Amino acid sequence: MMNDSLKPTHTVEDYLMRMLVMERDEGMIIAARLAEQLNVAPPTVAMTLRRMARDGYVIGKGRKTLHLTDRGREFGYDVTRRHMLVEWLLVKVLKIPMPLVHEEAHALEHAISPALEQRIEELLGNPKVCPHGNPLPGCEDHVKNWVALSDCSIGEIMIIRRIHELAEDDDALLKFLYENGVLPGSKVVVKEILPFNHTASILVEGRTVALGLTTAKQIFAAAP
Amino acid sequence: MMNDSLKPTHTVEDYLMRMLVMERDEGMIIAARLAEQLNVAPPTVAMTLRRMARDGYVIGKGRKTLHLTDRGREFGYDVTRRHMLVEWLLVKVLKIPMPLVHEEAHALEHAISPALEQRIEELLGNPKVCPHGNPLPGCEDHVKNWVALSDCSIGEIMIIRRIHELAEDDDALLKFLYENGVLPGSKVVVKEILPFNHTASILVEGRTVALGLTTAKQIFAAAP
DNA sequence: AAACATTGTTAGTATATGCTAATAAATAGA
DNA sequence: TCTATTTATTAGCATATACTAACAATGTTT
Repeated sequence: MMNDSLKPTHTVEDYLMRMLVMERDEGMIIAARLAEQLNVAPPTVAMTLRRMARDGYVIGKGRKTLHLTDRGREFGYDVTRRHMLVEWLLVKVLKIPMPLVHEEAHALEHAISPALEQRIEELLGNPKVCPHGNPLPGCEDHVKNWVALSDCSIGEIMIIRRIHELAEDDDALLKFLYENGVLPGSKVVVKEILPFNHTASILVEGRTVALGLTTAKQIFAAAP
Repeated sequence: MMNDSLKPTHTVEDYLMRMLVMERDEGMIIAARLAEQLNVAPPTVAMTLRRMARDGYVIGKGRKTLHLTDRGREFGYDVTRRHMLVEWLLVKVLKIPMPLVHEEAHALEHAISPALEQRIEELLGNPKVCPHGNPLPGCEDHVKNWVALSDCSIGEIMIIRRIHELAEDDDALLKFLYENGVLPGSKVVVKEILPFNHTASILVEGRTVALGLTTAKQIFAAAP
């Protein structure tokens, strides 16, 4: 029962997207992490992974051996690209406020046909990153020299470039960042980093904003 | 187990849309028709209708007594509006070819949030009809004086105004109409109607196009 | 009214997706 | 190394959505 030719379901598309990010950043895929990020119970993940293995999206089981197949990666790239293109469409054409964009795109990404994807791409050019600065599949190099705020030199003027996928998934955080002007393109100065207090303070538009260290690790910047 | 507050599933949204058209045009809802239009087996429809009754979308059973509730109608209007607004977005902004628009919109309509719907509406104004000329919920009056091609006077010059929802669902037909220039806005002359042959011939852009009578009944026109 | 056609329902199954509770296996820390 | 934490799997269950085969009910037609 190898569903080799079929398209992944919406659910499987969601799994593939998360797995890609996880593999890219952590070098491995942990089902418990997936459960958290997808808001489902661990046994649900186990079951879905079993189906995904049956259908040739993944191979192996358990943290050390679980990997995407080429087929899985292809489809993962596909949804991710659709997700990011839709985000741009929402930002540029429909002028949806940034904190809503990711969520809305998450619903739409599954309903974009290849023809539509192509038209959106023609309309927007070929961006290398999504509106949050995360790289489109194949453009990972484009972002690799950006530095996490937690690693910035104190006092240096930096331009925010990227808010990591994991932060994107946190609605409240995204709203907070938006309201405080912490968005790709913003000019900021890192004022202090207090590891013992798990905070980093940055100066944005004259105001000081305190970020948790976890957050500071998920926001990347570059010299102007 | 009255799911009163919940949103309808994608499937139920599809049912509601069809039922609205059916109720509007035929005055009643026949499950066998739904099965055909939705491409599912009759028992599937029976089951889904039972759930829809449980959840307060419909009331009664069997051709004569099955009706949408106010709640069902509201949600039906909602998806229909979303569907039609998305169609306009695809036509106007993304320049998707007409024969593809309906299908694409059918996938997207379920993923449009109220916020997004509102932005699309702002971008497009408040159309009274979809790109195929079918009325948005509440705008039925706008189309009521248009005449089916099958009822037009022979020789009269008419402007195509509307391709009925039922025709929209037939991909091959839609493509045929598109390729022959039979679209809202086209200038046509009805040349002959041959009831015994179940055909109607019209003149479009200098070429004669033969339409089946069923088709001619689903295409509406108005004097220039 | 009997016969045929249309329509609807039961019964039995299947699949994808989710859950909880309990258990097992693996990793990490003392 | 042994325990504690983290991670993964079984088992049992639920729901929405689909199917086929068989049957029942309702309409229509002659």
